[in-house]
Amino acid sequence: MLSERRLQVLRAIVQDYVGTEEPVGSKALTERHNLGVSPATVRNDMAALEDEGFIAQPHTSAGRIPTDKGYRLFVDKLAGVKPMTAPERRAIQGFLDGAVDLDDVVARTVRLLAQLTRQVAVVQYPSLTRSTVRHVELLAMAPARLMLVLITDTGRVEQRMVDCPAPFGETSLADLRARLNSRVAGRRFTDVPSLVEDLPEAFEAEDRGTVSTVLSTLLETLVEENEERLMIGGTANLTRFGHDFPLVIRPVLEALEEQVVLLKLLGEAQEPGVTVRIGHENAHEGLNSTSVVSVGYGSGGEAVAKLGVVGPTRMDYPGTMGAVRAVARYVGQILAES
Amino acid sequence: MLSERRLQVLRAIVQDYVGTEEPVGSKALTERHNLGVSPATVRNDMAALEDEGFIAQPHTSAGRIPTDKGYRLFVDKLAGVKPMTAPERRAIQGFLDGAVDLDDVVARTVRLLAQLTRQVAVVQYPSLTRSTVRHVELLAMAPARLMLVLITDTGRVEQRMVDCPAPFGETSLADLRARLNSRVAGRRFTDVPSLVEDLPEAFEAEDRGTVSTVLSTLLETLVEENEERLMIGGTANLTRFGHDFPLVIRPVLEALEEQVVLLKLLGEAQEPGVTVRIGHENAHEGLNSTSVVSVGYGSGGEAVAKLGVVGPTRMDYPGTMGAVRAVARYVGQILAES
DNA sequence: CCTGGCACTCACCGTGTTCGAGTGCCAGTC
DNA sequence: GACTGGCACTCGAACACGGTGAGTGCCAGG
Repeated sequence: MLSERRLQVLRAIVQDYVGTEEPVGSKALTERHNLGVSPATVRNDMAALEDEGFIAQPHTSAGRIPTDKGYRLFVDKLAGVKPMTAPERRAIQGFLDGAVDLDDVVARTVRLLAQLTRQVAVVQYPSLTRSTVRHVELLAMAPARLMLVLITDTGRVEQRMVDCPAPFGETSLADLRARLNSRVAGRRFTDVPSLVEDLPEAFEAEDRGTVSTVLSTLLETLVEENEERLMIGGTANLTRFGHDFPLVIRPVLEALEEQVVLLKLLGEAQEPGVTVRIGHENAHEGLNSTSVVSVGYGSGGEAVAKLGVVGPTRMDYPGTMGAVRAVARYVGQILAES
Repeated sequence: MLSERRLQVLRAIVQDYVGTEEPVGSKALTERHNLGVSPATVRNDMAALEDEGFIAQPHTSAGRIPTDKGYRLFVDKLAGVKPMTAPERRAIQGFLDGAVDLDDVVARTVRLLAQLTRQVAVVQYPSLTRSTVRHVELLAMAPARLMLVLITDTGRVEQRMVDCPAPFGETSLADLRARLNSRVAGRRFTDVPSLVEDLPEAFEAEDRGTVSTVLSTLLETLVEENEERLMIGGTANLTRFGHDFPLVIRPVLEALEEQVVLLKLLGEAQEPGVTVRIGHENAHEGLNSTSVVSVGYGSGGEAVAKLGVVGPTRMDYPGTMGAVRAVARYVGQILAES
């Protein structure tokens, strides 16, 4: 087990390296932090830390930098979450308060997170999985063509075109609309399939084909939209990544464009509280030199989606975690109000 | 006026520089293109071209590179638009054909353009300005709270919450919904205001406040959504920009996040045909080292939106223009079908 | 267990040198 | 007059070289 002081040394190394972006040596450490011991002692501690794999030297006769394992220990044991100051909290709230609709809430959240953390922000749209159906609307576009509009309690709207096997009368349409809504309005997505199962039976034979088509399109939409959408921002902050540019940021940009990758990434975050994935802990190869800080957010007690930031492993973890947590909290409030 | 051969020299310089990314000298030029003259002659021509401001040398004793003005001449007079090959056209069509809804069309278009040109692609959502209203839907969320859903003929859906000054009955709601649709369905956005002006008068005094509120929200939505949305992709291609990374790509990334900037950029493209803005021709400062190739697209004869790519001034103009034009054409077809 | 001292390593920086691609100019040729 | 070959010149890129200093590991002594 590592002694108390060695942990302090590790903490100091992480803090200094995050600040200066340069390998930190024993002398500089003793000068900037009053550890109460000499550089030589620190050197011994550093050697021990290196044996354990918490730090490494880029080359002989250079200072040490933390490894992924070192950051992990730092995050888990050595640092807390830095709370936002009162002015910061006010700024967050003020910035989010002006949002007019769901898109706007998400857009503002992304910008805010990116600015606050000076990193790349990723915000998932509130999930449909736990959402309920607020309303289903059916519109006749043409005799044998309908538009299906699904509205959720989080304010999200999805639409699909439906090509009917046979023309569908206006009265049948009104009938279907009414029956559909009386069954599914207010219900959870997951409950919908069993609730509409027997609906075609209530209709004349000639309309059943169309009803079935509409229903299967509806179910499809419910499933499909569980592949959630997300918004990203602050990619310009990638330029502050390091010096060895193209090689590092290329795969990151590529990963960021693959929504599937990002969704999986956010999906891995476990409840509750802020989750941090450091460097190689990220499954996706392109993100091996980045850390992902994410957290769930939601309007009520339940989290309906996640948000987070992607940045270099060399990041200010306490501050980032604090910002992410604070933003999630306020977005939750905003969603609850609307 | 420049002689025929000097123009050929300029063309050769542009082509070589685009290919090699390195300043091109007189000797290399005569070797790669059979101009029928010696390097010395080419040198004289180059000196003339430099005097006119079409090419420049990064430093003394280096080859020449084209200036913005040089590219401009190249695009205007020396090169055409390179048409897509048949297989390429088939690939484009195949890729776009699978789209299920408007979002998907736009998303696929972005990916396609980015892949084809190996640059950053920008696609504007079909504009509402020239669109017509397909349907307006009103839903009661709470006694004094409505949701307004607007559906356009391009398949776009927008929703807004409306807080009513007074509770609004179910019958009044149905009445308003019916009257509203009979007036505005199929009409152009721009015509809507005058069409609904006198609508409150048809209602009881107690409901008029709510009706007015709904109407003003509707009009607001129409206007607001003219601030169009867009989608970008292929940012990873920015890494192939040049060697002096961070400085160049930072402002580009920033500009790309400012939708307003991009919309203005696309807006500047004039009909008809492909528009090319080179380097400093772009108003936005961050894009001074990029060129923008854009074109309008639309379902019918009219262009309803624009799309384009952003890349280094050192780009393959004929190829890029060809790809942009071809994609726009096929997207137009897809939109017309749906 | 901590400390001061010491020898060692090695990236970094500035200098100097060479190399060669590319240039401008000029005199000569068709 | 236009083109060409030749020539001197410029200057960035690449490489070699040595000095500097931060940082290290190790060891003997408190």
